[in-house]
Amino acid sequence: MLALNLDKYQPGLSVDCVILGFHQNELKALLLKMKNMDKWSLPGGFVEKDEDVDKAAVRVLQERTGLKNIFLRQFHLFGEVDRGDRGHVDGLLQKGVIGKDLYGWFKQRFVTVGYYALVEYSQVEAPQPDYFSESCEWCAINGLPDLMLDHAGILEKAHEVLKRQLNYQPIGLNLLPKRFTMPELQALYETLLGKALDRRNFQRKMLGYGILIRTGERRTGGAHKSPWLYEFDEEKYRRGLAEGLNVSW
Amino acid sequence: MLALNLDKYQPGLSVDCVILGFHQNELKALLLKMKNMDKWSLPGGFVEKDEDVDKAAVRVLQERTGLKNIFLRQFHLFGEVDRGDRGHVDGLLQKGVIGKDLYGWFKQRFVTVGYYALVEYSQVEAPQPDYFSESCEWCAINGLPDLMLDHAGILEKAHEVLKRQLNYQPIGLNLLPKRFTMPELQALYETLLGKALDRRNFQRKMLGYGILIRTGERRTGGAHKSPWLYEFDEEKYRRGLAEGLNVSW
DNA sequence: TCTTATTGTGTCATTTTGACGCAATAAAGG
DNA sequence: CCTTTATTGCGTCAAAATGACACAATAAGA
Repeated sequence: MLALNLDKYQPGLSVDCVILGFHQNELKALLLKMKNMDKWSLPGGFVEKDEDVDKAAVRVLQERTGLKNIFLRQFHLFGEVDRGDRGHVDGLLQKGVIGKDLYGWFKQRFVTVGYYALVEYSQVEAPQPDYFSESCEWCAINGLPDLMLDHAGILEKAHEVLKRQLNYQPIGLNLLPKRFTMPELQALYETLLGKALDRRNFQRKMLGYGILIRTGERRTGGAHKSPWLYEFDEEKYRRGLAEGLNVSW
Repeated sequence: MLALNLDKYQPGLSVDCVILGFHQNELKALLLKMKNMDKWSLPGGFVEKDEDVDKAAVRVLQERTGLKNIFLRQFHLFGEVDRGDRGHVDGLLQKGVIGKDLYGWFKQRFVTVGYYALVEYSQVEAPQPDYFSESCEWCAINGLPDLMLDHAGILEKAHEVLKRQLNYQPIGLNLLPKRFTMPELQALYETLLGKALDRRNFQRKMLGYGILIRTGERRTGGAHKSPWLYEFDEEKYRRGLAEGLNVSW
């Protein structure tokens, strides 16, 4: 979205991505700071006329993070007529975020498709702001800045969906480095759930899923006993994703 | 959608409802038969410019079934550029389903929001066809007629989502009559899952959820031992919906 | 009254879960 | 160099949930 040729885009339709990473035992989202404003936004974009909506989300993700082949999933369409602040677009114009030429386009009603992406924090080297923003940064989910429109709600919804999915889907691939320790995986779960888990029962349950492979090596350098390094068994991980993990019938 | 004033609608956006009912131990969907064609479609509609997308789905449901206050849930946005048959709209014109005046509107790219609704079969008294269809009927999920565009895929996706949700959400309210027997509830589960369940273990598990109330009465008139009639404890049912049933953490 | 299919209720072995104990580290401090 | 300390690997045990199945109590029809 560098040069904005509005004719290219499908009117009234946008995508917003909740890009989540895990760093220092915190869940973080990649956010954009609007130019000249104390407002932040989710990375988003418009959908080209000859572009699948899913593809548009992939493109947004690619443009901000430089990453391809990321776990990306549509989770909700936000279709309310009033998605927040009535004076929003006027504010953008006033602050010079958009010019008069874009005013009409932005003023129209938009519905937006929410996607969430799980990415490995360290692989995102230089997050790129877009045309309307001055920076692109990781922000901890606890303690978010002021978000524009209904973006806080979108983020909240993504978090909810993810939390629910923890109960019947594996998570961690694409969010943790290729090799990780059991305590690291547990920390991810605890952060997402917002509560502590018993270390020993957690390990038993995770191993029971059969999606982990214990490498022969340990993570050394830590202050205490060196934990084993694990990898995901991608074949079985994928099957877990497709079929579900705690299927009671 | 009786008089079609296209100015009223948000361009490029539609909703489609997978309206499911349960009758004679079969899962059925309410479908529309297109005028003069051997093609069927999901009940759908356009979104008014000042109407929430969710509200549009409610309206469609209301217009076809006459019912309000139904369990209705958005499950996916179908946003591919090519959602099926390229010659579809030309076919509609040729068969007289739409006039020339509507050709342009229909020819544009649409993304559609999929909703599924669970309704009590017997409460839908006279399903109403819309402007483009000649009848509105219940069709068994196994053995569907030929559906237009990607509607078969939409229906399939709804079924998938529902099946998955059986594992962590209660179901039956709005789909079964107010009072029902355990074998009836089990038949619903078996139909959705497409497999047989042990009668006794099923009952134990359902009762364990604590969302059922056993009324003092039995269903009489059957050929054999009269089963107890149950009702849902709506308070607890709703809590089950919100919090999930098989939450492992 | 007897037959037959269906429902209510319960048993039992197995598996899974929740709540802990204890020994083996690995760095840091004295 | 030996002790301290926090962390990890591995295991135990009772309680709860699950899967497989037995048996008695119907209710209509032969």
